[in-house]
Amino acid sequence: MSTKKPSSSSNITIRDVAQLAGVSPATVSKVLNGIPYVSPDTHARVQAAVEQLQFRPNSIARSLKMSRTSTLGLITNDLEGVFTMSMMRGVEEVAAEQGFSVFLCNSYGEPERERAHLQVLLDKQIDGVILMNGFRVHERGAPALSLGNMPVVYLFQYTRTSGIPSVIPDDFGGAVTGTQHLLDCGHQRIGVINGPPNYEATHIRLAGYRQTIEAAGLTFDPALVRAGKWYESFGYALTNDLLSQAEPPDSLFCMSDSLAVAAMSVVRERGLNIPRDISVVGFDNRAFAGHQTPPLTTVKLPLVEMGRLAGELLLQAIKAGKPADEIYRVPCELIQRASTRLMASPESGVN
Amino acid sequence: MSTKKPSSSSNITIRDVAQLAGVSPATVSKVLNGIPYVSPDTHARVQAAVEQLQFRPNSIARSLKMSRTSTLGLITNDLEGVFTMSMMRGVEEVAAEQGFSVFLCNSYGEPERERAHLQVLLDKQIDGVILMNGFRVHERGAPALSLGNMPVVYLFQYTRTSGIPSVIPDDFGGAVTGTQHLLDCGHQRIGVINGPPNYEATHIRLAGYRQTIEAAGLTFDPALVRAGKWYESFGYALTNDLLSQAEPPDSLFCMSDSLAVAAMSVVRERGLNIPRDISVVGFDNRAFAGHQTPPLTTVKLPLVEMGRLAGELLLQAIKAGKPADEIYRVPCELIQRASTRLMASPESGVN
DNA sequence: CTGAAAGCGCTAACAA
DNA sequence: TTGTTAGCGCTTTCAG
Repeated sequence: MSTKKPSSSSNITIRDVAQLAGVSPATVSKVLNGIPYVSPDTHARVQAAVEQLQFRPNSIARSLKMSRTSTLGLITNDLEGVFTMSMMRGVEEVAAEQGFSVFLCNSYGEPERERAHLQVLLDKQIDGVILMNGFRVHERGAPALSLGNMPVVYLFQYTRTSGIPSVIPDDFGGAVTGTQHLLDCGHQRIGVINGPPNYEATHIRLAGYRQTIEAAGLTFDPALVRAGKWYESFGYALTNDLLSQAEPPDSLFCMSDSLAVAAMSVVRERGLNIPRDISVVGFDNRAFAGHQTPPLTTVKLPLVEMGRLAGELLLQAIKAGKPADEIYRVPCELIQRASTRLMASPESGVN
Repeated sequence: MSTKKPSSSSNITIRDVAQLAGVSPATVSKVLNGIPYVSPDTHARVQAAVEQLQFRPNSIARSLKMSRTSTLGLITNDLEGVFTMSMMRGVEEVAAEQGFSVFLCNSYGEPERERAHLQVLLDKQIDGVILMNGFRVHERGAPALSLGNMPVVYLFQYTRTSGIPSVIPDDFGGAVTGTQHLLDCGHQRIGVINGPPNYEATHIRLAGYRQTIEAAGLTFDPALVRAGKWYESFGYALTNDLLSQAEPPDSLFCMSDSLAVAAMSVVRERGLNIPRDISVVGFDNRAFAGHQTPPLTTVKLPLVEMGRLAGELLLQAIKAGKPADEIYRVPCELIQRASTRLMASPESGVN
């Protein structure tokens, strides 16, 4: 009894092609791999044979010989994280473009699982691996398993000590962009609804906000800032609180779209119009941002782009040697919708 | 010049182990694969050598020999679909449990890309593949490429003609559950906010609703039903319209959580209390459902479970031969939260 | 320009 | 119980 299951891919090998074309297997291999010094004539005969037999080279055999698998690993700590999918899409996209497949692994944030997955991936001879955080930019140490000289890239997390290239969003720049936009709209008292203190983004975005308003000659006023958690249910109280003070803000920069949705709802309940009476800017550019009434202006987290960059860095490392082990900060673009209104510039405005 | 890049996994082979243990490679292979008839003594020596050398078998070589890769393919038409992640998690979970890795591929719904991915996966000798729809249960035809006898499972999509096992949610049963719950709460006029007609779920869920109220002796009233699209922005007008009629419904069954969120907001704006004045039930059990005020009672789409089942069916087919090519409908459970209130049963109630 | 030969690391008869 | 042998399907010197 043969234990070999009938492979679904046809069982024709390079020898069959060689035989049909009347050449040696070595020659077939050469035309398959585009190695020069093959006469046009043989080249054509081989190609015809390949065609006729519908031959597909067995990439396992090739991998065994070459020690390359054209395969990447992608390990995430949270497969259901809010930001996971888009980054994954970016990674998958570049990988597919360059003929690579990607293994998907979920570590649930447990080092032991990360180790186990890395071990399997190492056994399967993948060419490189991306370690991705699904919901929070964070500094972390080395991979849970020593990877020898296999290329690694960190995504949505970073390290300063392990010599691993890292791709993260430019939260600071994003906050600057959002704040500047509100400033450009003519606002002077920009309120902030922020996330929890155990997220780096919370602090970095606030810093970006602060620097921008100060650069505009305004004074940073802690009374305009509230912080809680990222999701909607926290936005209601925070916004109500912020708007209840004597000198309420004239605009709101919410550091997540979920918070912005809550904020808009509170603003509406108070009988104010967005953007006439008050502008609202979000952060993230989640799918629902464009479906709000009015559609939410927001600072976009460049997730797909980040995934792509991580993939590109990894492939580059695989093909050409280690890329600079820097921290790559991808810019966050402002997505302008209807929850803010650009005022006429002073020069062109009505006097 | 060697083109062989220094493999990150150590280069020790089964021969090194054999040598150190003073046995033949074949013997090492036997203990590695748990084949009996190896003396306890040699077994121990081999294991010691494996340990000492930190030996890890090269799974590429093993795959070449055995024509099995312990690898699955997962192709989705929408990597960023709302339901994609959870199903993926289920698949990844069972795969990892059984020592399989999964290749992730995005076809963007284009047959040409599906074909290309399948081709690559076939070349890489995967053991089986799951074709998953990321956002909509739909009937579809055969895979874009003939897969020979490689096992396939459809997930969140199905076929009646291609002999492929399919896993989908029991939308009908879910609608029955949700409706029955509202009935149990004592409601008599259950309004429905539904999705667009080009989704099968729209019709199936409505049918489930209808059958349930009719089974309870009530008459199906089209005036209680509204339909638009799945997402929030459509929920406002639909709900307002529904509540504005002469005899408004006493409860709302929204066929998506997004619609339910909109409905709740409208209800609140009209000064009604949930659940005192009106109950609201959603569908899907999205992450945000539990964060609403009040937390939303909803019918859960069993996405992780479906992913797991699809994975299990596939692995079973790989290991033991094709499973019955049926359509597996996974039940939708009611997640009871605070937007509905179970009334005391008639018997035990105050007279 | 082409082919013969060796071997990637492993498993599976078959013999001993 | 163990070892010898013969490949899996491919690539790559190296000789012709």
